[in-house]
Amino acid sequence: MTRQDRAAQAAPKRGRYHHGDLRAALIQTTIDLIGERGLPEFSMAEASRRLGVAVAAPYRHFADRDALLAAVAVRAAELLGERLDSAAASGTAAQRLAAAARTYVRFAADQRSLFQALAGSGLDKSSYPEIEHAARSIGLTFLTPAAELADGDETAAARLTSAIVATAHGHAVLMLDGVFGSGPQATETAAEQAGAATLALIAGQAHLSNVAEAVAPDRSEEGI
Amino acid sequence: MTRQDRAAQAAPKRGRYHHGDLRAALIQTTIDLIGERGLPEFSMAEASRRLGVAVAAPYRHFADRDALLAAVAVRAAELLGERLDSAAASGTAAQRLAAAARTYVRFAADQRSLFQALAGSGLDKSSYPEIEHAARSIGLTFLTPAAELADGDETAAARLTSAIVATAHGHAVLMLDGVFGSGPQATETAAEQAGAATLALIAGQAHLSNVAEAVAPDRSEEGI
DNA sequence: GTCTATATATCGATAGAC
DNA sequence: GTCTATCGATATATAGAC
Repeated sequence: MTRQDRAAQAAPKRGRYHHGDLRAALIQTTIDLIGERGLPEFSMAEASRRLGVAVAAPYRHFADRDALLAAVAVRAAELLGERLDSAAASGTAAQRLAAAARTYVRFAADQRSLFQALAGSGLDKSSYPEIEHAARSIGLTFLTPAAELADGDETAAARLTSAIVATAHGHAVLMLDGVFGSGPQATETAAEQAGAATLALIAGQAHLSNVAEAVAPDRSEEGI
Repeated sequence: MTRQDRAAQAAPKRGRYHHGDLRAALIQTTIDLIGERGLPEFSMAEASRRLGVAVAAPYRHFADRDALLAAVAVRAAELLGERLDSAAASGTAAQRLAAAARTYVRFAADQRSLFQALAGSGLDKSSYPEIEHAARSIGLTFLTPAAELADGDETAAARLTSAIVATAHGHAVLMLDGVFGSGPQATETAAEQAGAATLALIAGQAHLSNVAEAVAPDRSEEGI
C-alpha cells in the first residue's frame, strides 16, 4: 500500500468525508461556521478542513465563496418562508401579519446564521437571482393579508406590506445587535414589539398613503 | 545620502504623509475605503498604502483593525446625531419624529460608509462603550418627542421610541440592500415611507401597549 | 511617530494525478 | 469527485532602527 494506505475503507479517519452529498454537507457546515465565528470569518478552507476534504473539493460544487454563501442564503429564504407561512396560516388579516412579524424576528434569533447569510452577507442579489426568487414568497406571505386590509387598493397593499416588512426587519437586526438586550428575553421583547408595531401600522394605515403626495413633485431643494 | 535620500523633504513623493494628524487621516481614509470596496474588504494595510505610511504606523494610534472601525463608528454616531437634531428641531412632536425617521434613512444613503461602520460592522458594542455613548443621543432625539406623545407614561414613550427607531432602521437597511430599488429615487421612497410609517405608528400607538400583556405570563407553548 | 523588515498566518483558486 | 501540491496575494502584528 502507499503512504496513506488509501486510508478510507478500513480506517475512516475521524470525520473523513468520502461519500454522499458534499454540496449539502458544505451548506450545513457553512451554517455551523457562521454561527461559531461569524460570517466575515467564514472561509472555504475551514469548511473543507472541518469536512475532512481537500481545499479544492468545494470548487467542484461552488464556483467560489460567494456562490456557497448564496446557496446558504437560498436555504435561509426557503426556511423563513415556510415558517412565515405556518405562522400566518389562520386568524384575521391583522393577526396573520402580526404573527408573521413576530416569526420573522424569532427566526433571526433562532437561525442567526441563516438570517445573516440572507440579510447581512452583502451579496449583490442581482448577481444571484436565485436568492431573490426564493425570497419572493416571503413578500407574498405579507402581501396577501395586507391586500385584504387595503380594500382592493394595490398600491396601499404594497405600501403596507413594505412598511411591515421593514419594521419586522428593523426589529430583527437591532435585536441581533443587542439593542433589546441579550438572551431569550431580548428575542421575545423584540418579537412582541414587532408584532405590536405591525398592529399599530395597520391601525394607522391611512398615514402610509401620504407617501405618494410627498414624493410626487420634484423637490430637489430640501437641504439636510 | 542613503538609498532613499531621506526622501521626504525635497521630494514629497506623491501623497506621502509625514506630518499632521495621522489618526484623523486614518479615520477619513477608512471611510473612503469602505465606500469604495465595502466594509469587509477594508484593511489596515490598504489604508496605510493609501496614506503613504508604513503598515506599522497605524498601530501607534489604534490597537487593531476593530479599534479603527470603532473610531469610525463613533464619528458616524456623532454625525447622525447632529443631523437628527437638526431635522427634529421644530414642529409638532409627530412631525419631529417623522422628520427624524426620514433623516435617518437619508443618512444611511448619503453616508453609507459611516452608517455601515455604525450598524453593520458586527463590532461588539459592549467592547466599545464609546460607541454606545455616542449613540445615546440618537435615542434621545427620538425619545423627547415620543414622551410628549405618550402623555407622561414613560414605558409607553420608550416603546414608541424603539418601535420608531426600529422602523427607520429597517427601512434604511433594506434600502441599502436594494429592496426599494436603486439610485436616489430609492432613497427618497424609503425615506418618505419611513416618515409615513412613523406617523402610522403614532396613530396606532395604543397597540404598542399590548406588548406588556403579551410578554407577561409564561407562554412557552406557542409553536412555530 | 514613523520606517524597514519580517514573522506568521491564512486564504482563494488552479493544475494535474488518480 | 476527490486528492496532492502549490502559486500568489494579502493580512495582522511585532521588533528594532532612526
